[in-house]
Amino acid sequence: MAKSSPRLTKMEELAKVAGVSVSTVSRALAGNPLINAKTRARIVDLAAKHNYQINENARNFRLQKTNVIAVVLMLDVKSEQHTSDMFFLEMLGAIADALSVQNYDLLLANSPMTNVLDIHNSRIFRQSDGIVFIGQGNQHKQLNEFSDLDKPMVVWGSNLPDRRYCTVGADNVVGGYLATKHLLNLGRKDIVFMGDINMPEPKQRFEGYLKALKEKGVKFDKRLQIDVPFEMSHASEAINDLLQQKISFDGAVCCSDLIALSAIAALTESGLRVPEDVAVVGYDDIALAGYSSPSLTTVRQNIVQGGRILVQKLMAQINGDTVTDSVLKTELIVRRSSGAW
Amino acid sequence: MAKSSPRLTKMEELAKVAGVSVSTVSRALAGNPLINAKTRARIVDLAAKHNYQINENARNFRLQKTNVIAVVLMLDVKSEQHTSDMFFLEMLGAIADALSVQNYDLLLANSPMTNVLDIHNSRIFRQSDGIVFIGQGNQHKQLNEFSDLDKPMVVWGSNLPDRRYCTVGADNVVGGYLATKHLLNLGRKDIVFMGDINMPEPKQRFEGYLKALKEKGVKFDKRLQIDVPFEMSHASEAINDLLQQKISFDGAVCCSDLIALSAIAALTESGLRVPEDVAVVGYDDIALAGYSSPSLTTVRQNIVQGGRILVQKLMAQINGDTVTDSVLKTELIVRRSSGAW
DNA sequence: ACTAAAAATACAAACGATTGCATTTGTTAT
DNA sequence: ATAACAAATGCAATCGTTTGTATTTTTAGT
Repeated sequence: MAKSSPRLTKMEELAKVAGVSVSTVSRALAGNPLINAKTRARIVDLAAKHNYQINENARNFRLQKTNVIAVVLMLDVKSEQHTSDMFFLEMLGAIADALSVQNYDLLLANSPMTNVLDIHNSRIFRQSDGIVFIGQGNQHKQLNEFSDLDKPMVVWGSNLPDRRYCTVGADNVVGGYLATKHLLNLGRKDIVFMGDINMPEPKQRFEGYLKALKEKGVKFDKRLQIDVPFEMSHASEAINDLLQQKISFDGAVCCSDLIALSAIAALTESGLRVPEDVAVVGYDDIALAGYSSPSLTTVRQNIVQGGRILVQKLMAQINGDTVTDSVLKTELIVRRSSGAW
Repeated sequence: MAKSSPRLTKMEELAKVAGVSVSTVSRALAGNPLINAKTRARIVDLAAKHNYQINENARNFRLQKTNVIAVVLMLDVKSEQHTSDMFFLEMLGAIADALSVQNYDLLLANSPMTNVLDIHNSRIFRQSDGIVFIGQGNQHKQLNEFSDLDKPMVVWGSNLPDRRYCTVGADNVVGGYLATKHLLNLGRKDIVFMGDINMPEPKQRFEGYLKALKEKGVKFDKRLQIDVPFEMSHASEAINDLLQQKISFDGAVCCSDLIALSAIAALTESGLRVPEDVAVVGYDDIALAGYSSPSLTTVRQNIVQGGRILVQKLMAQINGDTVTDSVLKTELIVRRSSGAW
């Protein structure tokens, strides 16, 4: 092992020890074919040996790019609690992983976005090469306008009509369908749908729900659809309401695992057994789902795959390609307890 | 309103319309007192009117700084599941908020860190002005070495002996003490402690647990301390083990809310009532805690305050100040159900 | 009015990389 | 050996700021 030399911080220094010009070093490290293979190898070795690390600041400045992509969590502004926080974190992790493979970093935009268009004048916009929106909130229209700014962007969410931006998302219609059908196959007839159908994703899941009912010839009772906002407390309340009104039901399709868990808690508290009296299906398959008791039957969105595809689509756009939407397969995870067996 | 002029992208252009030199513009925008107040005001107005935004890339390059701080989640590499994911996300949010006030951005380092020292050669290191480590994992020694690199850093965690880095954390001893004392005051005697005391924070909580027992003259039964790794499934298993071994207990202090919830599920499943038969106290006060049923009595760490202080300490270091550790107050949130009343 | 000092502004050199173009070196065919 | 061409390398401008120093303008004191 060579003695650890003082760390080289500039190309100029590396060029000197290599006995070549700065431009040659630059090209060599960039793998530019103009440079003789042997020279390139020598320079690369020297760089490693002297622990030279390129100054990304200078590089980005020169190239007018950032090597950073921003992630905007489209948290619902109204609610303090955030949907399925776990979902966000897992997605964040998946995206960060996919990005690091591409040598990109992740910039987190956290401030609740009243209006997506505000981003235009924020550092999020200027200091990133592209933006990933996680969720659409209720800002479909603003996202459309935003896409006119020609900033590379991609949205995790549902493929709403008339969208002008690229989306990647799970198949919510199928998800709702699978969950509902599962319960129907178990002989349940009065199935509650818990989710705010004013939001894009729950709306599509609800479509799937209706489709499954129709297929089985089960009539839809509209008292069984409940606009649960994403705060979980409301899920318990909603269940209690139903019970109080003596509206009977024997199944529940919930738009997140947290809602499901909250519903289960409320049911159990009222002396009902899950799944004997009421079978419940969740959505997301967050870690908690498998470990809770009763363990939760749920619809899984492949988050890791989702993150990877989001990044891939974004990179394509950054490289000037046009991209198409992507709908991920969605699957039902049947566990023994909550959703019956 | 003036007609929206074409957006100015360089100081040079702004200087031209203002009829001054670039350096004057630079100083004016920076609030440098060398510039006449009237001139400054005029330039600032013009900048706003022409929608001029400074090129941060150029600025950072020139100033040799990034205006970014990196956050490293010290996830346990061994376990797939991550402690209290919610805790991480909430902390992440709190830090991002605190940073955005200072006009800093947050870079997320997600890759599981086998060895913190690897960061030295990563972009995380070079592309940030400072680093926040969330948690210590079991890398206390490496963190100490890392601190010798003189990179501004701050660690959320416990104030371990011989540390050479700045920590901010909740008072884990007090937390464990409060939780235990609460149960003792309710007349419980056989209290399980669920948490891996090989990890820094659970270890300190365990100290508090012992202290509370001692104060009340309750003898510690070491079969009641269980090294629950952070996967929740183990919490259920651990409870079932205890039950099977006929080791009786009437209370449980858990090192995270998720562990607590998992324990409650296992207990309920075994036909035990919570809190009548076994009172349970959690840790963290994640959102789920309040909404679950039975709602969870838990020890709250003030995450928002924690994030703010972490950022504040880091900024101080970046400005060359030396900083001291900070221990946040920790409080017990008593809810009616799980932990008795 | 004139000078000295203070205040305000302009000039120009960095910061560290990339890249079009000029130049040198190497190869091949005559 | 030399022309002609290709391959490899070097030169120098450039990206948009900041800031030490030089210069101009203003102010004040006589």
